[in-house]
Amino acid sequence: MSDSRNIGAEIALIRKGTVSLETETELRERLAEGKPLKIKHGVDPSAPDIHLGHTVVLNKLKSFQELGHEIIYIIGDFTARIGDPSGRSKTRPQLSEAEVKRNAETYTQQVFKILDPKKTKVLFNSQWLGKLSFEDIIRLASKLTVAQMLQRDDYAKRYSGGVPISLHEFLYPLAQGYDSIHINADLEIGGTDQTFNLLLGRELQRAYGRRPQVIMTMPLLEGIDGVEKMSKSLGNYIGVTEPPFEIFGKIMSISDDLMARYYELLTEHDYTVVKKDIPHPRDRKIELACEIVKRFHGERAAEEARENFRRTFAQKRVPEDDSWVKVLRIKPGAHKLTELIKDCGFAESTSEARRLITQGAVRINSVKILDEKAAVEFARGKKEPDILKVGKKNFAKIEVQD
RNA sequence: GGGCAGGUACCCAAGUGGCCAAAGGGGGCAGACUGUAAAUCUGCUGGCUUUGCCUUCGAAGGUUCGAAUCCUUCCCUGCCCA
Repeated sequence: MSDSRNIGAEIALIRKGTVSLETETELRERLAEGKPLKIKHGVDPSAPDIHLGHTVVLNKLKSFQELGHEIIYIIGDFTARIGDPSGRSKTRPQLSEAEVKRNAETYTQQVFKILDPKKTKVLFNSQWLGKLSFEDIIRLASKLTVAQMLQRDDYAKRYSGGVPISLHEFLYPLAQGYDSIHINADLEIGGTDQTFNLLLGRELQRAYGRRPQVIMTMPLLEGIDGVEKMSKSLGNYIGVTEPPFEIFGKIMSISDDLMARYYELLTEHDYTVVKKDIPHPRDRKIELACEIVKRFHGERAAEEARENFRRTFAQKRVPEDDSWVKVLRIKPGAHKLTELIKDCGFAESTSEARRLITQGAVRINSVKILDEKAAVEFARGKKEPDILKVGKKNFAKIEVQD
C-alpha cells in the first residue's frame, strides 16, 4: 500500500464514478501512510428501506472495503430526530425514538446485502450526540456563522423565498460534522446533496484541532419518475428487498434516458458498448432489469422475472408471481364490483373504484366491465379462479369459500 | 414590541356574500397509441347507500335565508421597523 505506483492505481479506482474528491492530494498523503483509512458514511434512517439510490454509495464503500479500508457506517438515529433538510424545500418531519430504532434495524440488515458485515463497523450517533451537554452544543455552534449556514443552497433558497427555516435545522449539519470529529474520520462519502454537510465536517474538525477529512461525493440517482432524486418519501424508488418481479417491472417502466443513467450508475457496463450490443432499447432494458434483480435475488429469480414479464405484458396473461397477484377470499354469491376493488386495495374509496370502472380500467376474466353499479356472481368450486384486473398492473385472484 | 402581507384540495395558485366540491397549472390515476419507454391525444382527480346527500378553503365562535368570501377571538408563517 506504500508503493507510490499502487497508490496511483488505487486513487484511480477510488475516483471512478465520483462527482468530486476534496482533495486528492490529501487522500494521497493519507494512503501513503500505509494504514487503513476510516471511511465514514452516515445515513438517515427516516425511511426503513435501502433503495437503488443508496446502492451507488454502498458500492463505492464496498470497493473501499475490498481495498482494505475500514468502513464506519453511522446510523443517524439521533440526527434523524432532527430531520435532515438536505435538498428539501421543507422542514422534515422529526421521528420518534421508537420509529428511528425500528427503521435502523431493517436498515442494517439490508446494507449487508452489499457490504461485508465482518469489515463494517456500524455505529449509532445517539451514542455520543445524546451525551452532549447544552454547553457542548453552544461551543460547537460558535464555530460557525449564520452567513456560512446560508451558503447552503436549500437554506438560501428558502430564506430568500420566504419559506421558514427552523432553527433546529441548522443543528443537523453540526451534528453530522461532530460525528466526523468523534470517530476521527479520514474520509467521508455521501451523495452530492451532502456536499455542504461534508464540507462542514471539515470545518469543524479543523476548529477542533483535527486533521480535516477528505470528502467524496457520488452522483444522485434519479427515481423512476426520471426527475426527482430517488427517495422513499417521493415514492419513486426501487427497494433492494422488493420482490423480483416488482423490481423487474419498475425497471421496465423507466424512460430510455433514465435507463442510460441507471446503466452508468448501477452497473459496471459501458453504456455505449451495451447500446451497440443490444440495439433494441426494450431488450436493453430487459437486460438491465435482469442484472439488477440478479444482484439482489440471484440468477434464477431474474430469469423467472423475465419470463413472467413476457407472459404478463407481451402475451397479456396473468403473471405467475404471487407478489403481483393479490388473493381475495370471498363468500359465494353476488358481490359489488366497487367493493371487490376496494377490498383488493386497488382503490381507496368507492368513488375511486367507480371512476376506474367508468374509465374502462376494470376487467374480470378479460371482460371489460363498464357498469359502476355492477355486482358479480361468484360460485364455489370453479376449476380456475376468476381474475380481477384493474388498470395495467393490478391483478387479483378471487377465491370463493364459505 | 410596532407596522404590513399572508394561511384555499397532494403541491403551486385563482376566487373577496348565492352561478363554489371551489378556475388554472403541476403531480397522480385511467383510456388510446406503444416497447408497462418517451412524446402525443382524451377523461378523471373530497366522500357516500350518487338524478341527491354529507364533509372541506388555518381553528373556534358569530352575522346572514345563504359564508372560502363579512365580524370577533385565537393559532401559524413571511417581510419591514425596533
